[in-house]
Amino acid sequence: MRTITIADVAKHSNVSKSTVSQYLNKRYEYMGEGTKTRIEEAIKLLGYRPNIVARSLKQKSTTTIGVIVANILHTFSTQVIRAIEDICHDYDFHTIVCNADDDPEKEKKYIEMLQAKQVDGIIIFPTGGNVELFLSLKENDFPLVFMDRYMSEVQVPSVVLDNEKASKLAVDYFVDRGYQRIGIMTTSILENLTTRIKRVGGYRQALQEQNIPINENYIKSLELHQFEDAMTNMLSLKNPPQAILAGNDLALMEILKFTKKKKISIPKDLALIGIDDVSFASFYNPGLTTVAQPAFEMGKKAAELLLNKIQKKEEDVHHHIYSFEPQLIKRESC
Amino acid sequence: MRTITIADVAKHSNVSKSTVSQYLNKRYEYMGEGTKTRIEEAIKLLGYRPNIVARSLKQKSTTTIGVIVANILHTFSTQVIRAIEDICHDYDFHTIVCNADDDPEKEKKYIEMLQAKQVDGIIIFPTGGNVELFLSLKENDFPLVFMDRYMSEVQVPSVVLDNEKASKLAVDYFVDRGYQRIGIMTTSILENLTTRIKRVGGYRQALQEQNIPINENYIKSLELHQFEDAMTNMLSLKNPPQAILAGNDLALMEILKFTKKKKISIPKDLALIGIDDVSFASFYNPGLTTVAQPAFEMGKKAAELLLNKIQKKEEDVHHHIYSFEPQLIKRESC
DNA sequence: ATGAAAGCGCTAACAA
DNA sequence: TTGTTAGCGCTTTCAT
Repeated sequence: MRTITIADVAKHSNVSKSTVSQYLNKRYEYMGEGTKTRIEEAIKLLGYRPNIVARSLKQKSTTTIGVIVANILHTFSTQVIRAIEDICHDYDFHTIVCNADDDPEKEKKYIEMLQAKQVDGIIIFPTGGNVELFLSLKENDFPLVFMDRYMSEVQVPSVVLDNEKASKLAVDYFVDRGYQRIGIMTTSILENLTTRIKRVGGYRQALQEQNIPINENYIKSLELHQFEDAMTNMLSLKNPPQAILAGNDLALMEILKFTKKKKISIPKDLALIGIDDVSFASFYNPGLTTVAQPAFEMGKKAAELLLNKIQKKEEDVHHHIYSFEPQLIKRESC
Repeated sequence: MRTITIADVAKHSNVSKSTVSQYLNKRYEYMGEGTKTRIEEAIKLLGYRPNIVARSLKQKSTTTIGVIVANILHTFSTQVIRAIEDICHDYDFHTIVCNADDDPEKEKKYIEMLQAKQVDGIIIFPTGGNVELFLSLKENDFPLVFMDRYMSEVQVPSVVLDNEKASKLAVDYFVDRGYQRIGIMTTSILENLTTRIKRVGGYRQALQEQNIPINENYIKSLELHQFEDAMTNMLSLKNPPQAILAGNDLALMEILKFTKKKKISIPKDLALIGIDDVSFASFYNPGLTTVAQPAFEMGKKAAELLLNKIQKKEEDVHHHIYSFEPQLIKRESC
């Protein structure tokens, strides 16, 4: 498949390469009608398609952004990705998605790869492990937006859930429904993830405000494969929790596997609320009460912040953290 | 952020650009130790990163492939995407994912965009609507692999499930469990999708082999929003189906929403099997019997076919359809 | 209203 | 063992 270039089109329409280039970039101002149609025809005739790589090299812009998610297995990540892609599509931008697996090394590798590919900016769920790298990106004014988590050491526009409120909504609802012994289970791979910290923090604070003593045995931050043992232990305490807040979708699923296996009835034996609105929440038996994140809105915001920055419309000077409201969706599990 | 080029590195290490290029491409054969370390140091010192765009322009290869899925909402699509990304990662290739929404127009647009971006090949879930385009791609020897569906008009390596067998597994299992009035519900957007045709075909054939008469009222191919009405109708027939095969994950979820809403008990009032192993199958109440597709294997195969073709290792001359085995996973819903 | 020419950052003959 | 040179396909002054 010999590549057809602008030069071929130029030859076929008896104009110079620059004129064709003008045409391609829709600068018709000073262009004769005849030239225009001749170019048009030549393009169709030859089946010419502009080479974006060459254009990118010249223009130093690829109209492509990178998205690095922490863990693609979370529903939330995929929802955010779709929102970002939607917005990018509106702006005629493209997206390269990478999954850092919550590993700072991989994160670094992907950032470098994306830069080598000359992406115009990056939206990232930061692991928190590459402070230096992010500082230098910021230093160089490289367009960057954080999603889901922020890094206090790095002042970059960050789109996050109001995680404290998310926990509070759940705890308050549990208490409303008469539950007092309330636990929380979150997943843990990395220390110092703002998301988890805030969710657990919000949980503690909500309990305090309700004048319920905090029982450290009810607070678990574990790998998924440890959930089964942990739940077995928790539920065999003399005063086992009556209700559990699942910190995210994967935690919720792990809990559901356990309750099914052990024939624990929800909410009779154990009430449940999950953060993240999982696909099956509405038709699970029993229906699952969840705290939904406005994932689409958040992805949209992140994309807009980044694209505006790329197109020099700045505006991100004042704010640094864009916090979104969680929403409690009541169903039978609580 | 002034870009640092190979020329800067060359200057700092007192060699020519080509020598630096040799170094970058690990052609150390004829390179003096001193030169090598000087270049190494200059690179580190300057924080040089090769510009992949420039390299791609020169080499006429972007080490990037495109993946166009029919509908990103299907679990199967996301599983396949992950597999493809995994394999690409091993080969140092990158991936651009597009969602054609089962719309031939969008499909065409994405193919053209990916070609403009100079991807080295495409894996696609074809809508079936762009025969001409695919023929011309094949004509031009552009690396192409079909996934999930094939087009009899276009001889391109195709990775598919043995869809007839998938239905047969389900029907036979229903019959084993004593069900005779068995329905099938699939989603429909496009006509002539090989996947749906084969699933319905396999269902019919399996019934015939079991000497069960085929009732056309039990066979529905509909948009998701029509499922509720269709089910209401079906279940109010004088002889309503006792069991339903859901043609894919979205169909299954629609059915589950309905049964929950109408308090229809599974499997007592209605037995259920779904094609596609949904995340919640194991811990749903009741556990859902499913026919799982080996999504990871299939994605892997597609990626390998494509990458081998790109790297001229051909080998795809004989086979054109790579058919994978579905697997019945038995749980309480049937 | 259109064209000539330089150059984006890199690679690959070919020379030296 | 290393350097010179000519592009890859496009955009963009600056002439004309």
